Amino acid sequence: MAKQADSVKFLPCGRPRGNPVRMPTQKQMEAWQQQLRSYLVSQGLKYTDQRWKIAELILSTGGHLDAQAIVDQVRRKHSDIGPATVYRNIKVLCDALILKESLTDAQGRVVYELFDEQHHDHIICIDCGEICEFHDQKIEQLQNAVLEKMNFRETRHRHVIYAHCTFLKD
Amino acid sequence: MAKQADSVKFLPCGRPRGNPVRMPTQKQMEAWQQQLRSYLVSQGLKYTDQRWKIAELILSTGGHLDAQAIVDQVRRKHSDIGPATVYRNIKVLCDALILKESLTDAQGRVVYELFDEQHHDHIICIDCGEICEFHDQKIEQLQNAVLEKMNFRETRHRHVIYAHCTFLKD
DNA sequence: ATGAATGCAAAGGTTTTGCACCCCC
DNA sequence: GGGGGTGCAAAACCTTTGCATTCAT
Repeated sequence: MAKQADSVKFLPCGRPRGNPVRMPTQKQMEAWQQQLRSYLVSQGLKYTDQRWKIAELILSTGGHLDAQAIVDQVRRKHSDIGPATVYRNIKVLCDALILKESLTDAQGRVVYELFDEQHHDHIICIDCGEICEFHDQKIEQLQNAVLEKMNFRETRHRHVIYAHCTFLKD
Repeated sequence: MAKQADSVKFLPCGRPRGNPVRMPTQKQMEAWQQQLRSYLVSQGLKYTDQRWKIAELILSTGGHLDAQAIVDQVRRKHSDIGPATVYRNIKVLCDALILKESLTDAQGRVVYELFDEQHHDHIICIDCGEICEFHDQKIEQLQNAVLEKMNFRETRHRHVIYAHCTFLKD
């Protein structure tokens, strides 16, 4: 997949390149495709080529894309699919629990990620845009305590830390 | 300030009305005005009536407004000030450390708040929009530990919990 | 066949920009 | 007087919507 020219080991900020983006296996892709089909049938909606192409593209990147990035990538690979279709289908994919809204990046854009993941929070590097995930059970517990004390019932939260990599020697 | 008709005690969701929005004192307003003046001078920028009117309006509400709300409120009180001026000045006020970007609401809009506050995180009620603040030293500590372990240096974070009030009996 | 999906283009909404004029220092 | 500021309108962006057409079932 990655061409030689792409396989630089370090990002400009010094961080080793890449989230280990687990490229989904053929099996996973088929499972998602099946999930989409089932959802569509259950809702009286239709399976179309465009729908799957859009889903496929997002899924194969491992997520962490904003709407604009999705539109751009789709346009690049499938110039015959219009933005309207992409936007309409991002919604469908969210409804189908294949995609979900995740964090908001430093520019205020909503980033989508694969639904099929356990809850986690994010650290986003201000320099290179790298998005790392973390999960801390203690933080979650303390959070719940705060909510209870303040008379709220949580639906979801976004805990995003904007930071700099410290790989650079400065 | 509040008319009789406004002083309903409970919001539609059952939560007692209102953040206790500490209406700033005359003294505080003057301090902010001074701060703005100093900043402007230091940057070779100019103090104008519009600038202060915009600042005054935001400051007197206690913050927690998004750009659109600021534009609307300014238009209502000062119909001669255009949106462009408001947008330009929101930036100036942020640069002057009078205002800062705070949380992102459930609709993805950036909410601004007064800079002059100690760090805190937010719980926002999905039903009534009420924004509550919380601060938990333990959560902050755990967060820092996570960052260190993952080789990041934090600049800021947004910890927003989207929740429902539990004041309603359901 | 029938209702949903698509592509296009137009409309919407928000924020930014260009420019002539104005005003603070 | 000069450079920044303002208002207006136009442009830029992103996203949604209307509609005729195509397509899945």
